[in-house]
Amino acid sequence: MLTNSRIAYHRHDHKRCINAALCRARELCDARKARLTPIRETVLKTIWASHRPLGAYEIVDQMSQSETSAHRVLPPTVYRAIQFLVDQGLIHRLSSLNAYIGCPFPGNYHSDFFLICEQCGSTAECSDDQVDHAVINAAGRANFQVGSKVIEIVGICPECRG
Amino acid sequence: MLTNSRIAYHRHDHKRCINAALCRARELCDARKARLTPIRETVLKTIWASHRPLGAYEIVDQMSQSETSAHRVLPPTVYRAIQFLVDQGLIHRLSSLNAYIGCPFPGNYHSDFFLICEQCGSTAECSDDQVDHAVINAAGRANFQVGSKVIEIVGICPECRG
DNA sequence: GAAAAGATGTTACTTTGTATCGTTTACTCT
DNA sequence: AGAGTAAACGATACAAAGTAACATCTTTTC
Ligand SMILES: [Zn+2]
Ligand SMILES: [Zn+2]
Ligand SMILES: [Zn+2]
Ligand SMILES: [Zn+2]
Repeated sequence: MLTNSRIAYHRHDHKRCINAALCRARELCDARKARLTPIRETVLKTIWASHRPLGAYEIVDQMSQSETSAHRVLPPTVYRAIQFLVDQGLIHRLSSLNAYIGCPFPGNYHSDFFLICEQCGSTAECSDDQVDHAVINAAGRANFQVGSKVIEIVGICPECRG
Repeated sequence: MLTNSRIAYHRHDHKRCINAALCRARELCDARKARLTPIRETVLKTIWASHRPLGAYEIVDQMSQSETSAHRVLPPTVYRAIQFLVDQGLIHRLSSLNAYIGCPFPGNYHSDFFLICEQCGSTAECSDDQVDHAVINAAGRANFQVGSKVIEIVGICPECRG
C-alpha cells in the first residue's frame, strides 16, 4: 500500500513536504512542457501549507492576505490554477468537502483514496491494490466498466485517537 | 453482494420501483414514528422518478411544474425534505454530483457504494463485504479508524456498453 | 383546549463555481 | 529581432448549491 499516512498523521518537518512537492511539481511540469507559472506555484504552495484540504475560497483569502502583490486575487484566477494543478495530477479534489489537497506522489499513476480525520482534518492519500480489485470486482459482477473512482473515508486519525 | 444493478441498468417496470419505495418508506416512517408528510413524500417520489440522481434544484423545478398546488416550491422546503429523507436512509447524497438518489434497500443497514453511468446517468447502489473489508483493512494499516465512507464509481453501465 | 413540538412559507443570504471578454505575457517561426 | 499565434491573466458579472432566521401553521401531548 502506497500512502503518506505515516507522515501526514504524525509530527514531522512539514517544510520538507512543501519543498518536495514544489520541487517535484517543477520537474514534472518541465518534463511535460507545462507551464508552472508563479500564480499556479503559489496556489500549489498554499494548498501544501498543511495536510488539511483547502477550499477554493480559502485559497483566495490566503493568497489575498499573504501575497506581496497589492491587489486581491480573484476566484477565476484561483479556479484556473486549480484546474491546471488537477489536470497535472499535482492536487486532488475531495468531493465530499469541496476542497483540494496536494498529491504526495504525483507522476506515478495511482488510483487513490483518502483518509480524512474528522477531528483535525488532516488527510492522507492511499493507493491499495486490494481496494482497487475489490471495487473492480464488485463492479464487474454488475457488468459495469469502471472509469474513475471517488473514495473518501471519514474517521479518526491515529494522532487524534491518541 | 447486495445491489439493484440488475434492475437499474435494464429495462423494467419502473412503476414497481416507485411503488415499492413509497410503500417501504411509509412502513419505515410509521415504525419509527417519523412523519412522512405530503411534501416529503412528493420529494421522495420525484427523486424516484428514475434511476438517475437528481439535483436539489431539479427537484424544485419538477415539483414547481408538476404539482397541483399553485405556488412555487422553494429551496428551503426541498432541502428540509431532503434532509429528512437522508436522515431516514430513504435517499442518499452523491457528493461527486451534488445530487440525490433513492435507496433501494432502506432500513437494512448497508455500507454502500454507487456505480454511476457516465453515458446515461443511471446509478446503481451496491453493498459488498469485499469492498468494505478492503477499505477497513487499508485504513487499519494506517491506524485509521473508519467512520463513514463515500465511494462513487463512474464508468459505463452494461446497457450503454451494449 | 392549552402548551409544546414539529413542519412549512418567506426573505434574504452565503458558499462554490463559471462564462465572457479584453488585455497581457510567452512561445514560434521567419 | 519582430510579427504572429497561443496561452495565461484581470475583471465583471453571473449561475448553481445550500442555509440562517423568523413568522406562521399544523400536529401531538397532556
Ligand atoms: Zn507534511
Ligand atoms: Zn486527526
Ligand atoms: Zn426502476
Ligand atoms: Zn448507462
